Amino acid sequence: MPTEKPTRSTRDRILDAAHALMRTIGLARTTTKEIARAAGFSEAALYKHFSSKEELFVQVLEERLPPLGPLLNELGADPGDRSVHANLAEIATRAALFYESSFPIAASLYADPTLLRRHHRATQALGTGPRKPVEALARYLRAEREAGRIRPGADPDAAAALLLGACAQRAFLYDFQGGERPEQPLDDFASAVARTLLEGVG
Amino acid sequence: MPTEKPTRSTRDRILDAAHALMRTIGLARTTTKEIARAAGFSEAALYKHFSSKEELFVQVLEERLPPLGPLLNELGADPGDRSVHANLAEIATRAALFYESSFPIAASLYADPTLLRRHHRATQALGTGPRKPVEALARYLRAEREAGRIRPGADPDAAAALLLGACAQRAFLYDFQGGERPEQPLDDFASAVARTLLEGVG
DNA sequence: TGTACATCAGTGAACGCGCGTTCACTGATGTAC
DNA sequence: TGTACATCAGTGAACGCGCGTTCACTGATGTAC
Repeated sequence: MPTEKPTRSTRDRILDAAHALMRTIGLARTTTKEIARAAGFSEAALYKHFSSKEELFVQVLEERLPPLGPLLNELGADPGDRSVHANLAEIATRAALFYESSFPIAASLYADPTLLRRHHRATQALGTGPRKPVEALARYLRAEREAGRIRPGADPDAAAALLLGACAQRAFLYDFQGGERPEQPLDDFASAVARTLLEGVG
Repeated sequence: MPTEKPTRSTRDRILDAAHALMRTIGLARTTTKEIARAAGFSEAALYKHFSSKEELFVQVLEERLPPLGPLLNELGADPGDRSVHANLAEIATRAALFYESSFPIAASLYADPTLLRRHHRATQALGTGPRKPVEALARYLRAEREAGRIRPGADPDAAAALLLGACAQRAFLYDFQGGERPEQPLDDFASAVARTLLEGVG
């Protein structure tokens, strides 16, 4: 019988603690001392698993930020039998939740361009990155267009930029005002932007 | 004759230096020593004009971030005689440029929630903030709807969220990839999203 | 089973450094008479 | 105009603190025979 792993590894606990702190007190105040305290280890323990604090941060970004790719790839591959509006509203809902959970950390990288660039390179190497959701949604829309469920003249890239941009901006504004809930419920928001994107305003 | 001011004041030069550093090396690496060096004064001089480094940052945010309100308020007040598409494309262009110039700094605030909250309160007191552009654009769209230039059933709030969200996300993605120019020229982007928003994809 | 040794995750305490901040000061400018 | 003093922007040098990091170590676990 192979060795069981009944408890999370030290490494995992350190990553979890760092991730939680980055979300709550922010990148700037997430010190090695705080991470160690939250994880229940000594500061020295961090250096058994990561060569530096920056390396630890990079690993948090790589291993703890939620993956959106899979979700949207599904939709891109299979238009399904629901209405386009229902599909778009669901995409908007999921995207908004995704951005809400990853935005504060992603945004905080702009405080340290060195770290931002390292993360950018790492995501590139992994074939992911913030552009992927937009590309996946554009792919889905192209499939719908070929299936004749949206206008032949529709621009999938512009539409994808609009829909996901609205979701990302919602997350930005939501976090900006210190976590006060937005007045508009998420489902209403998702349905409204999906409908407006479909029908147009003109 | 009142005293001339042939050169920028020390205070202004400090704010300019801090602003430039925040844009280039990032909030995290913008230290009092670097600000003083860039401004051409001693570190002690900073404390003649600002009570602390955090206070200095808050003032940079209040006095150096570009104002978008005026621009959009104009459009909100006067629909003008150009086509709705031309108006929306111009708004998108200006908004994209605005976000490009302010996004890196705004985003970096997420690294320090204390600073973010202070800035949020300050903008609220000033009656500005990142929500204003969206509100102004929604107002403009309402005016166009009353003028009969867009559909009676159109949703101005959703449309505003879509258009400005796309512009903000473009800035985010642009900066994320370390300043590599986006493949799509700004004018093309602005025209495409304006058109898609007007015509819809359905 | 017992003994001797190797390995290795994790620690307590210390390290040097760079940070934000303060202090006593200088020297230029203004003001009173 | 000259002298004495006040004001005030800006400085050089130092301060203490908290940071990231390292070090010699401990004690538990595994392995050889």
